Amino acid sequence: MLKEKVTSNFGHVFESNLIDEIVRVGMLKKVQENDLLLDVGQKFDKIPFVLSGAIKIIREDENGDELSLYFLERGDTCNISFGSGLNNEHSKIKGIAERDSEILFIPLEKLEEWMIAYKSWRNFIINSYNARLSEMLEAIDTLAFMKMDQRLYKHLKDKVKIMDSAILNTTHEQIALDLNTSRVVISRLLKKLEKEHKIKLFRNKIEILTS
DNA sequence: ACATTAAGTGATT
DNA sequence: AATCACTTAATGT
Repeated sequence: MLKEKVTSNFGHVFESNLIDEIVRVGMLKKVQENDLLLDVGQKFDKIPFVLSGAIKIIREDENGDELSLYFLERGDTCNISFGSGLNNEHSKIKGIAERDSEILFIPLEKLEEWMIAYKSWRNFIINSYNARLSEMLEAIDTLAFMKMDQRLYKHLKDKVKIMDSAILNTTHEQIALDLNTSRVVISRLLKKLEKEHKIKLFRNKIEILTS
């Protein structure tokens, strides 16, 4: 059963020997929405692979100010973890389950082993770094070049994609946290979007209109 | 009925 | 775009 899940997510990238090994050493963990998976300052001895759901990756400073960077989706892995994991560093980011998810944890030692043993593994890691770097660039771009109203609308659309639903169950406060701004600002901008018929507002709920 | 939490809004910086 | 200060609305106990 675990094997099917791994195969359906990674079957096209890994040879079957490697899949067998992943299934053998991997620990499957089901997490619920809003579960904290990885906190700032934490050390890791295992690396997460997202089999289903989505994980929100957050940057957090000393004061606890937060900013959402990007999401990990099925088939993704957090390579910041093994970059710093291999160097025995502490985490500089925080990961929270954006929705109910299944995560497969792989012990860190295996990763090094597989780097040497499997070509498909090396490719996967490199591609993964590449994908994550692109997402970081995107995050920087929106941060640097977009005004708050655009950032907000983008954030909503991103969430719609991640949640696979046009209806988001969230609060203005939560969005403000994600974008590192104040609730009042979000409320105003959301109101503006509603007047432009881009969204509909409810309590604890936002519907994003397409068309 | 009362308290708490979410959301709306004018005025100011 | 942020903050203050307050109002209104929805929900929980």
